[in-house]
Amino acid sequence: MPARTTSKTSESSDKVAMICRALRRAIIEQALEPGAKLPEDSLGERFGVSRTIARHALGQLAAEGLVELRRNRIAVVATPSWQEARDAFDVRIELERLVVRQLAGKLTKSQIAELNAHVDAEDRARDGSDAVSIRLATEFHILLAHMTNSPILVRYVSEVAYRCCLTLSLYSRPHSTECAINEHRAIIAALAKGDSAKVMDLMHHHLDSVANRALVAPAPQRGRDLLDILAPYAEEVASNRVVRLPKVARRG
Amino acid sequence: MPARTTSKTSESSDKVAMICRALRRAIIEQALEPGAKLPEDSLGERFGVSRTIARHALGQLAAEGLVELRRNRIAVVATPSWQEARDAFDVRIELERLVVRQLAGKLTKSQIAELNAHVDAEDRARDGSDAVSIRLATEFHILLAHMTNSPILVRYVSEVAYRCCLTLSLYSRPHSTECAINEHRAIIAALAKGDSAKVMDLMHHHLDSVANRALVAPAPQRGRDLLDILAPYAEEVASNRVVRLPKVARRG
DNA sequence: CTTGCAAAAAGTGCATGCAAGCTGAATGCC
DNA sequence: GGCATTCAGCTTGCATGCACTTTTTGCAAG
Repeated sequence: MPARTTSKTSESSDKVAMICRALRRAIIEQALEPGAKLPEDSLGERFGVSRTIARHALGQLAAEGLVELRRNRIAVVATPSWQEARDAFDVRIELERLVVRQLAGKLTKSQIAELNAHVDAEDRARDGSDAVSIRLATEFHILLAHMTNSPILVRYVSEVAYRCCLTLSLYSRPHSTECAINEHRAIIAALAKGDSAKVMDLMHHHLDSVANRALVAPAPQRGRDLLDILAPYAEEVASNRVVRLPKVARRG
Repeated sequence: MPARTTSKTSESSDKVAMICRALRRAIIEQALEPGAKLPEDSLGERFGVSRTIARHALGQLAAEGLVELRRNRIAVVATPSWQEARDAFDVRIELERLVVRQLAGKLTKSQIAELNAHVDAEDRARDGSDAVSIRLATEFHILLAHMTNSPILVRYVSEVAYRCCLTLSLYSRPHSTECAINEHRAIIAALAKGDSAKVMDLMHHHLDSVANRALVAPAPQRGRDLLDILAPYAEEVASNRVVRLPKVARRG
């Protein structure tokens, strides 16, 4: 049994990884909306690193499909087309069916407890901001993927889940978290019971319904101040490591 | 209908993309075996760019799981464990089943002709080096993925196919290309006929048999001179544009 | 008021330089 | 002779600088 390989395949150096994480969270929580500009300098300034690092981070994120990198142009948060969104969900369904197939009946008690705890957290977050709810819902799926002990699966599920999240922020709206939470509970129950076919079906329909809720409603507004948006994320980075930002560089 | 988006999501700048392509090919053709060292300077020197670019390329490749990046250490071609290899094939099977499911009965005549032409090329390459055969076999699957017009699918299938290739060079041996070619033909036929279930099964068993052939035989030798190995690939880059392989990279 | 254009500003593309960390081999000690 | 130690060199980590491209600004003509 291999211990959990912490999938450090990518994201080599600490700083790059940290910026990636911060930006991913900013994107997933819709603090950075699709199309938001991500200039290397501002990023570097905000996170207390040079453009080199910011650039590298953007490269990684681009490889994950979360940001778009056009030559000589400012990087922007990716704006997946409707078709790409649908494709992402299709891929995601297959991948997560694989996840639960591998997991059915093989979870330890403590893992089941961990999953339940996570859904409890989702439940508690229902009153809070949508952003946190969405993030937790996504992280539930990533948590499942982790339990397969398959780094590849973890990476792909994470990526595609993040991209789907991005999609939701584009095409979906108010987001009824309630049923999603119940579906998560049902999945855990079926996993514990070891009913492979059932849990694959549950996961399939769960994701399908999430996807189908995202078929209407064009895009909302966009474009706030990047520096402000990133402030909390930069602070988090600062607490984790070096890098304190003395003052906020305001633009025009 | 979206035109084929050339999946330039990642690989931003020309030079980085070119080095990535070159290295991928070198890896896929087993010119670079798992564990081979990839120092930034040597890469940069060989490809005529600075370390910055080489470094960025290595980052991309690491994100794809083809190379391993350890902090302050020379990057090496990834050496997937047996378990990771199995996981990769599991993921690959699901993804490619999705590919053929989407494609069944939807291919144009010219697409079918393109596929047949590719398999013909595989056939012709049977006498040549193993390296080319393996590359062509892999590219058949990538070609299929392209025809879905789903950038996500293209990216994931490509990645996982490359990784499986890497695996084969580690754990598999002489590689009987013959049956693989026949299986490719069978898949094309089933796709043309539009028999979705059949083609999914064919693909499943095809990949499964490839995977199962890779269960014995420990690793061969390793370690030649990086500069020599990369020579043909660097020349290709120097020619500034895409991609004809002037001569076959020989092994041993 | 709108349109076209030129020049400045902003931003990226890439190379290079310096500091820090790892590797490996020669050296000294037991 | 075997083993720990240290020191030189390679190699990476990262920031900065310069050239080039894109975008915006400013201004004049229609």
